Amino acid sequence: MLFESGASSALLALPRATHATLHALSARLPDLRLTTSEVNAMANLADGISRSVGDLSEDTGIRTSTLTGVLDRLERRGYLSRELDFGDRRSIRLVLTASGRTVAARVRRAVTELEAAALANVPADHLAGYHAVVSALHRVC
Amino acid sequence: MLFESGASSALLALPRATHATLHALSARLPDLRLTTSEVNAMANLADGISRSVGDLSEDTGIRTSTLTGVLDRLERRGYLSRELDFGDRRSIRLVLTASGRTVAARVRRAVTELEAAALANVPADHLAGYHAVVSALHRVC
DNA sequence: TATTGTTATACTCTATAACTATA
DNA sequence: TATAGTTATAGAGTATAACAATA
Repeated sequence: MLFESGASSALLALPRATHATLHALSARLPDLRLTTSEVNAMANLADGISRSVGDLSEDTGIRTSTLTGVLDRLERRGYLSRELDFGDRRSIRLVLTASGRTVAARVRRAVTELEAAALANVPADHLAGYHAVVSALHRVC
Repeated sequence: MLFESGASSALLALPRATHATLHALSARLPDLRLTTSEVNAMANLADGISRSVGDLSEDTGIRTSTLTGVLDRLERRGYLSRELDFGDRRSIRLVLTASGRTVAARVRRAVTELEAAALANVPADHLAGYHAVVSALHRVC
């Protein structure tokens, strides 16, 4: 039994686009020398809201055991600090430093610019459909 | 300057959903013991159309230097063969074997089932919007 | 007992560039 | 001179399970 081309699968379109976009972002900020995972983490942290490792894992799709290494590098560069969570002392709060906020803002701006360029001629209802489908795919997993 | 939450970015939603869906697929087929990249490759090869390494790289978003290793493992398992392309002898054609077709069909069926479950209550125009946005994001990179 | 985050191991993926063969 | 695919290396990401501290 054969199946139709992968190109038409909503699910298989995800990794294609993910690889391309994260790579493009990393390449747009060559002086920052961030890997795709570091770009992903910084872009999500850019909202300035402190969060736990588990929360960032859900935001980024990066496993916590992988995040440990990613966060180690970002911390070593002085972009973030791990602070105690006094509400739950098993947990920690990830907080951007001043230079981390600067870097995160650049990353986030690159994300915004890339999106704006890509979606310039895409109508709003298409974007709404997009978010509905991505959420649905994510939710079922 | 702070940015809105990553949750609302079309671009940042991609890696989140990609990790979740590929991982769910791999976990749904535990006896196959395929990595997410192997799942990605097999799902794309499942249409039975032979293609070059470069083509599969574009289909999957996996770099050709990474694909070499992925294809080595799939070939070693007897799922595919590398055949000469007589039209361009620098290139090769990736062709599924009989057992490779069986495995690819299972992978593709899992993809289809997951998609069907996720998108059961998603209207067709949302799906059209989704494909338009994913393509636009991919194209700009 | 369950959860948060880290550690450990072995394996897989990535970036980059060099390399072979062919075009 | 350019392209298809492989190789090589070092570093980054993954699965998995064990672990300490806390809940």
